[in-house]
Amino acid sequence: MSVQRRKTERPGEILEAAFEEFSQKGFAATRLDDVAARADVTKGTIYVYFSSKEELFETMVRQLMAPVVDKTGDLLSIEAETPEQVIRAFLSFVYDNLARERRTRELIRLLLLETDRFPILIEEHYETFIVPVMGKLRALLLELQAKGKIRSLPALDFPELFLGPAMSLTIWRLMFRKAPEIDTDAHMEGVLDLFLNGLQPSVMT
Amino acid sequence: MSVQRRKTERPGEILEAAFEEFSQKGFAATRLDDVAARADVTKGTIYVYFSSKEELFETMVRQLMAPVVDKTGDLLSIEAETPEQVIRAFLSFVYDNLARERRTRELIRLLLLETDRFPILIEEHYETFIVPVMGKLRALLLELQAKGKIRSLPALDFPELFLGPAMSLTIWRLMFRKAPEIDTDAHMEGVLDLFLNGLQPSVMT
Amino acid sequence: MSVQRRKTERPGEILEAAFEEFSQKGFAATRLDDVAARADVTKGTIYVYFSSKEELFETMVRQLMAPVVDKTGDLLSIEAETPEQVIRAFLSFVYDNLARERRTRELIRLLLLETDRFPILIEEHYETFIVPVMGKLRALLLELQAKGKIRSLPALDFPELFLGPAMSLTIWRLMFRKAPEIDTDAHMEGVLDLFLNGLQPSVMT
Amino acid sequence: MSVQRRKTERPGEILEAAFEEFSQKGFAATRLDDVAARADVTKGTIYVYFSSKEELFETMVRQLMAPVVDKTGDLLSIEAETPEQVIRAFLSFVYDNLARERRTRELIRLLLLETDRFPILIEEHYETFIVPVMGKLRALLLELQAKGKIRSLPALDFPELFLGPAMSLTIWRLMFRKAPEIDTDAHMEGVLDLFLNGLQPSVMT
DNA sequence: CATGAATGAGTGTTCATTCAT
DNA sequence: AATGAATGAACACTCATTCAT
Repeated sequence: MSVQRRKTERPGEILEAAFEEFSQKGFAATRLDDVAARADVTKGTIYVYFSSKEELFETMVRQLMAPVVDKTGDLLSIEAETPEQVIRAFLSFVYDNLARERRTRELIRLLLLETDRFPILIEEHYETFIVPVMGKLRALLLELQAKGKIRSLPALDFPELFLGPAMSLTIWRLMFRKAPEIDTDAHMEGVLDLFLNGLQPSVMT
Repeated sequence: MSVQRRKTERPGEILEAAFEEFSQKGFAATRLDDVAARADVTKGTIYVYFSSKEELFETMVRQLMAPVVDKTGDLLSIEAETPEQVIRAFLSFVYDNLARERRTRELIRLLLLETDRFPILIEEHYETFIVPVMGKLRALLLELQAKGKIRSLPALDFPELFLGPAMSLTIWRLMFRKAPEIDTDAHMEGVLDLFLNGLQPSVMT
Repeated sequence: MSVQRRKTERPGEILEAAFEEFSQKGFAATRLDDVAARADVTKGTIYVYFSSKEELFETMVRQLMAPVVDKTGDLLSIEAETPEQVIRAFLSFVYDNLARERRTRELIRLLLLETDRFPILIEEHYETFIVPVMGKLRALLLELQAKGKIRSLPALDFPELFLGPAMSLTIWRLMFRKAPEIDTDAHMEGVLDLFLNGLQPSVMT
Repeated sequence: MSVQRRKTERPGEILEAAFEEFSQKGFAATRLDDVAARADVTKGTIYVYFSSKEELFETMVRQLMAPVVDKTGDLLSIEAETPEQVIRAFLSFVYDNLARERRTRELIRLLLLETDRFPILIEEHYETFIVPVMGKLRALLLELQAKGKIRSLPALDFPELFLGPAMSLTIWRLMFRKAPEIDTDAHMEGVLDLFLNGLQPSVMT
């Protein structure tokens, strides 16, 4: 039975191995030999499940993308109560999925890297994920503004700006592996505070 | 004479071609044949000036890095007058060099991509550029805070946070080439405003 | 079944082809394409069995060396009866393995040629083959001398001198391919006679 | 003047450098860059004096061969007095030129190595040097035999046999560089004694 | 399904040779 | 004569892909 189970799990094991290899070396520099070795199968076996290196890559990306995309439902159903609620919800989502999750982080790098080779993957992601999420954020902010709960400010035209710090932290971690660690929660709280209040000295004073 | 001049310019032409090819395809997928063809020389000529593909890559990165690093001098001599001056100076620097400059933008991608293959390049960059710039920004913010010109806020512990939006915009542009264009100046002004004032409704109220 | 058998024989066929090519052209001038063509496989196949041109060469040398080294056992168990028996045994060995065997002959040339590139091969050969064989010959000659069966002569200090003619004949054949053929048996008998009796006119006279 | 002289000496310096490089690495593995560097000229300069790598090699071989060939005159004018005189004269010649002279020794190796690439060099050498010298030796031995000064022995049919030990010693030194040194004079005297008297026990019998 | 031997197109690198200066 | 930049044909080695078992 365990052998039977293994057989069923083969494709998943290969995808898992593919992720590790691809994210370490990029598409071109990854050898299917290494993927096979890591998945504990032979190179030929990969071709039983995937028709080419390209297909293996695409399948792996889509598989890793799926859970993140699934979670967007939560985001899209948020209501505009207070600025903090809204901003916190979006920040949490991005920090959780980009900054904290190693896999998503590496996936970002991979996509950034293979922008030219797999433009479809990027476009899909953009349409099915980025556009609706950014649209929702923008709508919420405008609603808050209409309610007088936030200023009318130019930044409302650039909703992806609010995700900048998390994205930036992700890139930071990808590049400077030996830089001092940054506490993700503290970073997020700092961003939240900055976004809500800016740098200005306490008005009361 | 024109031939003579060409000779002197060869290495530069090769580096230029190398940048275009490497940034389009990444290190591993770039063929020296293509670099040579783009530089209008033969493959052998590359080896007259560079001892290997690796060395060509490193030399190219360092050459593109140099002007950016050179400009840091200006940043490091800034004095802490008003919050706006300080934040604007740093934002301008990052927007100019990362978001606006295609070459630096592509360079970032390349480094992100080849993090494992050329760790030294990253470390060098980190030590000679990131650490001093971030240190200076933090010092300025603390000074402003000491002078009562800004709040004491948690974000002061994460100076690189202030560069996040520009970095994020850069990544955005690298990934989503077909997304609607974003006006760089307006983006920067929006960020400046957000950082200085936050989302809170007009203080007047 | 025949295909199956071929698979098993592949490495041997490649080694055989490698010997022919290497011995004709030397290490540097031999192209793996030619080795592959001669073995009726593609270049890639060579790398299935050997990790580099160097390893292919070394393996081939060791494989050809092995049978010769194996035969030394016979030599090392000889007893010192008469001078003729002893000298004949050693001469036979060297003539059989060096002068008569084309493969060993070419191997000698190859090693002579690649002395600098593969010093280990030479050293191994020297330690495991030359030293014991020469030691044995010297011991036998000294024993014969002690028994009064041969003179006490300076040549006893240079046992490898007794192999000189066979070695020399080998070199001769390697170099002067178009020189008149020399009858190996007659040559050996001539040497035996010379070594046993010298040039001196019959003492009886 | 010294510069002028240098110019005149250029070809000789290049040939000298060529010998060192060729003899160390063989024809195929020698790079003209290295020859040029050793001769302290640039690669282009080699082509001022030699039209190709092949021609450089051939010229170098012939130049090194010349002095040896010149000396054969002495040998060819010897008269058949005593066996010792004859054998000693020939042994001395071979020991001096092969065993003792590093350059001739290396030359032998080079020719052995490039037998296929430069068959003409070998043939020339064979015709102009080997044939007459061996012919002379054979004639002298036959004359001595006719005079009853040596036995009628089969070895007379293989005159090159008498050069075997020196040739063998040369090969020995080429191959086993780390083997204990052998005293050339003692070796030659041992050979002379062996050839003249054989192994037979003192004439007491 | 799984294997792994075999393939062959492709790529980085070398190096003899040329030639404008 | 001498240079050295430039060439381009070769060559060792790699690796995605195939396929008989």
